[in-house]
Amino acid sequence: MSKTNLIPEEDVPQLADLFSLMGDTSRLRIILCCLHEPISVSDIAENTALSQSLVSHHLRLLKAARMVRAERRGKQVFYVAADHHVQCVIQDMVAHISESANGEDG
Amino acid sequence: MSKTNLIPEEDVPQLADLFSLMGDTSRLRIILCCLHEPISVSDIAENTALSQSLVSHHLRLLKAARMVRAERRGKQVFYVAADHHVQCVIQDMVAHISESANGEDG
DNA sequence: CAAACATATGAATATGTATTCAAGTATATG
DNA sequence: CATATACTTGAATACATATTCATATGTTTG
Repeated sequence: MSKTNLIPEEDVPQLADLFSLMGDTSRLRIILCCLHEPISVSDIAENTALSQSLVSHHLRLLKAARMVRAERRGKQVFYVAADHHVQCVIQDMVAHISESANGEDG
Repeated sequence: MSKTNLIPEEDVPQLADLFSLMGDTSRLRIILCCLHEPISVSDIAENTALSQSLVSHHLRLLKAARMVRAERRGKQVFYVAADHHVQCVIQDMVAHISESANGEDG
């Protein structure tokens, strides 16, 4: 009965919420846009080819989950990833994709 | 026009799919069950308090996405996480939660 | 204050998907 | 081959949520 699982049960819902937020292509693209440096809503919309309204809706969710931070500069609002763990999560998952792409044998 | 984003656009849908799979509490619990060592479907069902049918449905998705591997042992089928990157992803996200919990100032 | 720009929000809709239930497949055993 | 166990699968349903459109809020400037 080894309890190798280090994740407390109580954290599971919040964890799932965060993954769920990253599990939408539009939102993931938005996250990628503001992963390394602050970027305005309109620039995100342009880069992702999503409507400004939709980007704003998604940013609200990401901000509520503390995945991004907002900072107003004049008329614009700039968003940036809250911390580097978000980058790590994404890079780990990319590594997983590479590995599963290589290691397939069935 | 800095392209600090290292993730190729073509990988985004697959990335999102994987995160989406982890973004469901039932499925995340199932993943946690088989994160470190193989475990049978019925044991997963018992540990998670989910129906065997539901566990099986979820495992099918996880297997199709290569997040877990299946191995039959007699009448039972054991599932285990496909590689250690899945563990890393989860641990990074837990770190993010801790950090955002500490760093809040608003 | 009015006008222009940037962003946010609410309601409506369309689509996806988690869950359940019933039935099917696979494996061991007598 | 019949039975029991373990798992899988399909269809139905209930629920969530991504997207759009219209409108509102906030900000700078004249």
